[in-house]
Order: sequence, then C-alpha cells, then structure tokens
Amino acid sequence: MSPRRRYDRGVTTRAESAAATRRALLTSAAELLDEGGLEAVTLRAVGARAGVTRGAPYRHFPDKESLLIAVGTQAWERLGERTRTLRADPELSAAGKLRGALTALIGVGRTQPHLYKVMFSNPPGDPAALARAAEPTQTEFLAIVADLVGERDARRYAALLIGSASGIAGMEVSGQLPHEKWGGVSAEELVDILVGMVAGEHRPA
Amino acid sequence: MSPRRRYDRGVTTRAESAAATRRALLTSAAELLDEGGLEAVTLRAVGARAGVTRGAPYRHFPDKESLLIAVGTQAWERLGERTRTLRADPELSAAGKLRGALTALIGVGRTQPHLYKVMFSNPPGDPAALARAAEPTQTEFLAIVADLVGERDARRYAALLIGSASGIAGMEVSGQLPHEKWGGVSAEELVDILVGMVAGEHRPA
DNA sequence: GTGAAGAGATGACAACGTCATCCGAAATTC
DNA sequence: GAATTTCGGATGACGTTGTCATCTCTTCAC
Repeated sequence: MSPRRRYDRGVTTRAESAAATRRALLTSAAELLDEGGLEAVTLRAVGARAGVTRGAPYRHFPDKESLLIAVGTQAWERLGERTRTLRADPELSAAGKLRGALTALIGVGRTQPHLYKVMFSNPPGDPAALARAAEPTQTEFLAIVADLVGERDARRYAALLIGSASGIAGMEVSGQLPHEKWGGVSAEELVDILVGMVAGEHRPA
Repeated sequence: MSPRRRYDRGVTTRAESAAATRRALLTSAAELLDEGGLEAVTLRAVGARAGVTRGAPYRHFPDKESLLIAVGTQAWERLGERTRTLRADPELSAAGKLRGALTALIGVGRTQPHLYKVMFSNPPGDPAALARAAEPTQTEFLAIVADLVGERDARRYAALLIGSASGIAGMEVSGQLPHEKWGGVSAEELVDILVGMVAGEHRPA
C-alpha cells in the first residue's frame, strides 16, 4: 500500500497541514465521543479516524486529557457564541433571551450527552480546566440575567439559574427525569417554571 | 512471608468470610475514590487494600463497573436514610425538611466530590443503574415536596428542586461557583433562595 | 471420610497511554 | 541552489490495567 504522501491532504504548506491534522484530531475525538461515549475515545481510534497513527496526537496535545479538554472547551465556545447571538437579538425579551440560553444548554445535554458530561468534568491533571473554559459563556449569561433582574441580584440569580439548568439537564442526561413518577416533565418545562419564578419575583414593583 | 490462612479474618465460616471480603472491597473502593478520585480506583489497588489479590474481586462483582455501581448505590441508600429521618422529624417544618434534604445532597458533593460524580454517572454497561439506585431516595424526597406544595404540583416541583440542587452542587464540585464574579455565593444560599421561591409560590392563598 | 463447591492465588493476554527513536519532507540559511 | 535545521508522523517498546482460565485449598454437605 503506497504510503500516502505526508503534508498532502489537499494543502501544501507544512503549517497548514499540521493545523488541518489538529482539527481532524479534534473533530475525530468529538465524533467518537458522540457515538460511543468516553470509553470509545482512545488515542488510537482518534488517530485512525484522523488518518494518522497512535503517536501523532502527541505532536498537537501533550496527552489524552488535553485533547478532551480541547473538545470540551470548543463546546463551551460554541455555546458562548449562541448565547451572545441571543443576547444581541432585539426581537427577544430579557426573559426570552434567558429561556433561549438555558434551552441551548439543555439542548447540548439532550443531543450530545457525552459531550455534555465532558463540559462539566474535572480532569485529574487540571481540574479547573473546563471551569475556565466555561467562564466567558457564563459571563455572557450573567449579562442576560442582569437585564432581567438588575445588577444587584444578577450574580446570585445567574448562579442559581445556570446551576439549576445544568442540573436539570444533567438529570435528563442521567435518565432520571423521564420517569413517569415525575409526571413526564421535560427539562424545558422545568426551566420555564424556573424563569417564571425568577421573573415573577422581579415584576415591576 | 507466611501466607495468612484464608477464610480467617476473625470470622470462621466461609460465608461470613466471603461477606466480610465483599464489604472490605466496597469500603476499599470507596476510600480510594475519596482519596484519589476515579483514576485511583483500580481493581489491583482495591484488592490490595482489602487484603486480597487482583483477581479476587471477580468472586464478588462481575466487573469493575459493577463494583463502582455498588459504591454509588450505597451512597444513594445512605442519603435515602438521611432523607427519611428528616421527613419523620416532627420538629421540622415542611420547608425545613426540604432544606435539610437538599443540604444533605450538597454536603455529599462538598465532602465527597468524587463519590458525588459516581452517584450521577452513567456506566457504559448499564447506564440506568445509578438512576435506579437513586429512585427510592427521590421518592422520599417527593413526599417531602408534596407536604409543602401539595400533591398536584409535587412531581413537577420535586423534579425542579432535586435537579436544581444537584446542578448547583455539581457546579460547586466543578469549581464553577466559588468564583468572585458570582459574588461568592454558596450552594446553601442558592438552595435557600430556591426553597423560598417555591414555598413563596405556595403561601396560604 | 469422601466428594462437591467456592473463595482466593497465579499466570497470561489484549488494549491502552506514553515515551524514545527514527524517518522524511518542508522550511531556513548561506 | 545546496546544506542544514525543523518538526510532523511512523514505529517499536514498556508499564499499567481489566479480564479470563486455571489451579489450589479450605469449608460444607452427605
């Protein structure tokens, strides 16, 4: 089998080729995570899907953990962009923006549960890595909450809302919500109640 | 080194000895989890701490996953007992019981973060195992909520409260709460706000 | 006592993360 | 434009881990 020429996946320069490989590793890892969960993400499998061998990832990430952190960070960035877009939408009310942002978070949990878990994980080597990655997104969120309840209570309620939503989504991910015992409530319904309560406490005095 | 006689750890009968070994494996795993996180829980280490060799655990658990599930299940059972005790306490108001139960959950997150994560994990081989283990405890919880908000809304609010509390505790575990940006709010404060809102919505009409 | 049963020890294997080393093409230098 | 450096990727190897097959030896049933 003719060894496909290196530095040659449609791009010519070495730097570009390396960047392409890095991206391929990242998306390969994300795909494997989605399809088979954390246990399916092995450096060998990631490398194979990206078209390289097991040792190649070490040219782009110091170790496996760093690769997973990068995947989770990317997810937080996407969520941050989505939240920023919502905040900038002039058509939406403050409560609407809030609902949208929380729904987006829940959506990740529903459509990509394994990724969702990584986003809230604590890698042994750098337990705060994902927390750092989440910060910009949470700041965006904080701004939305401030618009709804005012600067004074914003921090408190933002922490409450994002914590609650992540927990509710987490329970759905864990399969603890859709039980009939709980009346088949969906995560969205619960968030609606929550937003309603928070907004209710801050109705025009 | 004289090989310590088997079936002889202070007990005589084989059945009792086996049961003792099983308990030792369980507590060894829990200790290792507390001390060094999931990565520290290896069957070899668990066996060594329990005084047996790497293969012995397979006489008591089909695989490593089952051992971890057992550890998490035990934690849910303890939390369930604590919740039951709270519910039966005639000194406490409904809101007080609720606060106590949620605080107990948060306490696990704070004092045993790794165990907490296991309690909400989804083992690849049996993703719903911990959800099943959590059920009795949640039922207990549901009863407390029903006392506070009435049967009609109990399910909804119970799901809301347990989801929110678990998420808030989860954020604290992940190190996403104690940031100064969020005003240094504690998980307990957030739960207080939450309970206040729920109870507030159901004040005597 | 004799046989069956089962807990534990031991050896082995495959898969994994990781490292040291080697290879070769691209970038850089003169 | 030739020599040299740089560096992404391939390859071989090692230690650790989960797991299984096998063996040993104590306890239980009869």
